Amino acid sequence: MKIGYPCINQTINCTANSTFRLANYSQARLIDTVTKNLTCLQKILEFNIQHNLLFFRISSDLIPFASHEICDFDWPTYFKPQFQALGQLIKQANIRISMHPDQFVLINALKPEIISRSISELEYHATILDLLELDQSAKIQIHVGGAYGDKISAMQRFVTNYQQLSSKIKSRLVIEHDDRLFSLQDCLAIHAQTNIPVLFDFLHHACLNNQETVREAVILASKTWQKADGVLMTDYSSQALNARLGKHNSTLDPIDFAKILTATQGLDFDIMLEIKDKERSAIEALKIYNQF
DNA sequence: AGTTGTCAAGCTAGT
DNA sequence: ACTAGCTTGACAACT
Repeated sequence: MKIGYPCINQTINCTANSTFRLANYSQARLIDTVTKNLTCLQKILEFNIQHNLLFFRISSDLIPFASHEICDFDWPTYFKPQFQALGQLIKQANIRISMHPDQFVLINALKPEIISRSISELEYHATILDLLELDQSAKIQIHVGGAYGDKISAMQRFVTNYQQLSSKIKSRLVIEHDDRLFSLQDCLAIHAQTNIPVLFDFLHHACLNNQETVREAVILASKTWQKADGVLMTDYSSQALNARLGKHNSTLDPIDFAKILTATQGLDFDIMLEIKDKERSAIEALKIYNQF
């Protein structure tokens, strides 16, 4: 099991998700920002290797405005050497990589322009993983999307639109069930029609489920991952106390985490700690895991 | 130097 | 009808 955290490291003073305002866009600004981001990404990865955190989510902001029409700069060619070097580092240390485009990526949208913008954004994410020369186990996770008042149609639209995606995207795309709309079972139904792997989220499952136990759910999700996809990816957070259902905790709850480990003992998966204090909780989680 | 409104993009649920 | 929340974090204009 590999343990990791998403996008941001709070220990080292370096971020790989610097951006700027669209109004200030220029090629020089883009090159400057991306150079900084790639340098910091390397430092973060080196930190992770030192601490044996071998699962990492790369920020979608690595290349600001990459999928926006304003960007006509051939950044993949320009930064190819840097990406290759980073890819080497990742592969040598055997780090698992994921990316998570934000809520604007909806391949089941009703408006064609939202779908086409979403595809551009997915293309951008896939390009990063391709430039790193990572195999098909490096994934891009999205949710099923909106329900638009008709869940069944929304799921069907996902299936139809998914089938039209390029293999560059399809080979990396996975779906994650969410905490109020599309359950694990909904995602499994989509998997049955598309073969898309299903990423498992412990907190979402606690919020919305069909009475499977955690262990049963992890096994079901695992089966959607083929050998080339790598082992199941999971997201983990615990419920914040006295907050809205689904709200992430600000620091690791060691008791809850140990409970999850007990429930899933003997199963193989990678786990991403979606917790506010990032690498601190990931390091803590690794300690608990090593005592198991 | 510190504070704070705002940022490319969308949907849902609660008010 | 409006807006907080979603991985919210970071930019940039203003004190």
